[in-house]
Amino acid sequence: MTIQQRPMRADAIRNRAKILDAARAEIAAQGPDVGMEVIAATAGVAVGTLYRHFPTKTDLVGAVLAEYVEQITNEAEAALDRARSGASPLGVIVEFLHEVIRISAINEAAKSAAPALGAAADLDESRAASALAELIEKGIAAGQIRQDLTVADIYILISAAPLDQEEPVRERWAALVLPCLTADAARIDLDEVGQR
Amino acid sequence: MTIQQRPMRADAIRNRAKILDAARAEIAAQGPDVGMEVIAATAGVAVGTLYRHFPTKTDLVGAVLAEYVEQITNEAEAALDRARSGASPLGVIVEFLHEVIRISAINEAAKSAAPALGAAADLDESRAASALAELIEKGIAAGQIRQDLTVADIYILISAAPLDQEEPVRERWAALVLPCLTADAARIDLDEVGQR
Amino acid sequence: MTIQQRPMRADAIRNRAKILDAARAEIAAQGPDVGMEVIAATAGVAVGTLYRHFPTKTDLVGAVLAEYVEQITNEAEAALDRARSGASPLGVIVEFLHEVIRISAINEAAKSAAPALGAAADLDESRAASALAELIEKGIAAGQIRQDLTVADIYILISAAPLDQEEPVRERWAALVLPCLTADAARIDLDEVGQR
Amino acid sequence: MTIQQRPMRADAIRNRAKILDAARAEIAAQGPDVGMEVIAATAGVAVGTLYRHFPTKTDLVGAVLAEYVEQITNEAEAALDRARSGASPLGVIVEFLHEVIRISAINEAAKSAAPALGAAADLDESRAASALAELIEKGIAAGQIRQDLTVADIYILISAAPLDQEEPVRERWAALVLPCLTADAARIDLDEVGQR
DNA sequence: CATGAATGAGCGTTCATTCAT
DNA sequence: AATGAATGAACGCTCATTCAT
Repeated sequence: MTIQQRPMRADAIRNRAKILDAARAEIAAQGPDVGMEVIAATAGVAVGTLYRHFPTKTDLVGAVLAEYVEQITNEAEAALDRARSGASPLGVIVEFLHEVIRISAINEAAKSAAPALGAAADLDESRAASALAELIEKGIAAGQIRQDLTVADIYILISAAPLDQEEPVRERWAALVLPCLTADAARIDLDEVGQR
Repeated sequence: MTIQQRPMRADAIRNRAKILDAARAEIAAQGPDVGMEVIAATAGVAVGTLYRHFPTKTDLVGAVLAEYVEQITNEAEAALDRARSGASPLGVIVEFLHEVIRISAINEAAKSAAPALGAAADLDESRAASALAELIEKGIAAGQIRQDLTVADIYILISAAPLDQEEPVRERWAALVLPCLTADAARIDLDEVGQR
Repeated sequence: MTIQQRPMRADAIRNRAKILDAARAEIAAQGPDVGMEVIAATAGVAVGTLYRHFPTKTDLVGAVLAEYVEQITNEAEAALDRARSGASPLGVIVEFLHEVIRISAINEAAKSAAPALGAAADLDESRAASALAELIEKGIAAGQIRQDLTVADIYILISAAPLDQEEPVRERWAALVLPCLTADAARIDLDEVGQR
Repeated sequence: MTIQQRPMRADAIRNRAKILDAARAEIAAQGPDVGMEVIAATAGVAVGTLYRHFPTKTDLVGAVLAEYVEQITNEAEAALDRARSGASPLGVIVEFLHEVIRISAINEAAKSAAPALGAAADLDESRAASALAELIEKGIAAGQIRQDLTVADIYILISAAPLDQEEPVRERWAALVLPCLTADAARIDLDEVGQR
């Protein structure tokens, strides 16, 4: 991902990083409609430089998203490593989801911009998916995680987290929703409870 | 919100309705960046007329959102009525949330447009809030709903529903998340489960 | 060509004309790469107005060209009328070509811009073509015009006139080239002359 | 024009040639608006190198034009040589013009780009002019060429050739126009023919 | 009042040219 | 020298909003 055909010049690498930082920050701050000039100015470069690195706005947003996907993937793999080292699968998954929410909040704007621009943040088929699959398997084996839970479910929950909200709201959301992942939660029957 | 200072002329009322319909439809279909001219054309009026009714785009989106809030409110009050008539509070709340997800999906585009435009869909302080408060109270009294559940929690869940996803995804989300509202869910302790 | 679905507003008609005038003048003066803003400024309107009348630069150049084609067509038909009224076909054709050169010089820049922009100035199939065909026929019948002359030949000569040159140059060109249309010219054999 | 103050380094000469080749090819293929980067890429050098040899685009186009002028000049002098060796002056001039049309067609794009860029392809005062002058003189002396023909006339015809057209069109143009150079053509009086 | 033409700031993008490496 | 990254003015075009008809 960071490997180039020919090694980039040091200043070009620096500029690329500055641009990505600026894009992430400005898109998060002002929404996906920030002008390219604004991003360039924030990065301290001229528009032309921005366009040399990212030929279209879609490419730029895509790159921000790719970084985000990369982070999630890293978190997933780190979580799997911890589980393999003996940590509780459920605990690890919960930690992972907390971390994902934290990371995602920052990228919220980029994520919402993506569809409109045709850029896609596909986690599927990725390393993240296989790490999560193994994590879930371990959790089910340990009797902690509900047996019907899938990687897709995790994605549903992530994509539905209230990322645009303040931290306390996100915490409360996690407190309400995360127990749903457990084997215990699977035993709750809404209809039956409704009769009581 | 729909009350005017002076009674509007019949055709003006009709135009306002046509414009709102067009706005809802076009924003849902094409996203929040549809041009005002497109909305006007769909409504069968000229831009000038559109601007007479809604001085800025923000106002128009705000009105679409207000309609949506109105719908939610109606659903909440209808739900409360059913509960007052003896229906299970939990069942009624679950039905309400399903209905809200259905309605919200349609308005998803408008909702996502709102922040960028400075329009807000505030449910707080509304009739919806008091209806929901009473519903939750009844559910807690019946031992069905977790005791710490608040109206704010309901708003958190609604605002975090995966509205931009296909129906089956929304169903799965509901199946995972709604049990979290129950008193049984409140008894799940993630840390404790993690030790097992 | 100037007929609209609904009658345009008086000021819109005036603006359209001002824009076409400005476009013709600026393209002629500065070449086809004049900015749209420059043309708009010359016309005394804002760019938006220009774009309301001509959605793309291609359309604008196309319209300038269409005017030009219209003028040529009118000249051709006027020439035919004179010939039908008894004027010498050759004389009429020569006058027509002189007039065309005069008109074309003004539109030279637009013509050269056209291909690059994908706009086409097609004279073929037009009223001009049939008028010219009849003119040539009359000239041949009168023994004035070379028997193998076609409408295509006229177009070749027109498209090859040194329009970007000063008036005296264009006059000299006409003096050199126009005799070639005559029956007498057809009798000149370059090879035979070369032997003398 | 190709002479340098100090002898260029061998690779510099090679680069200059590669750049000119690329410029000629790209301008012919894509029109005069090809980017400098494209030309540089085609030449296999970086833009910086291109700019070392040709400080502005105008200079580059001017150089392409100069090459073209050089070719024409060579043709003119070769033609004169043939006439001096006893070939028919008219035949030689006709051949020369055919050759010029062939060469010019290739450089058409460069030529049309020139005015917009302020580069000029001046044939006047050149060796070509004196060669042509002598050729015309010989032709007049032989009674083949019209007595009032000047070098300027040749330039007018060249500059008015339909170079942007397909080969058959150019052939037909030559067939129509070249006889005009003859002494016989000078005897055609349009007015008189018009009376017949 | 409705209409729709006019406005003009702003956008994404390009490209001749400069300059650090 | 050669390289290619950086510059930034300019371009074609859009669209929320205003205003003459």
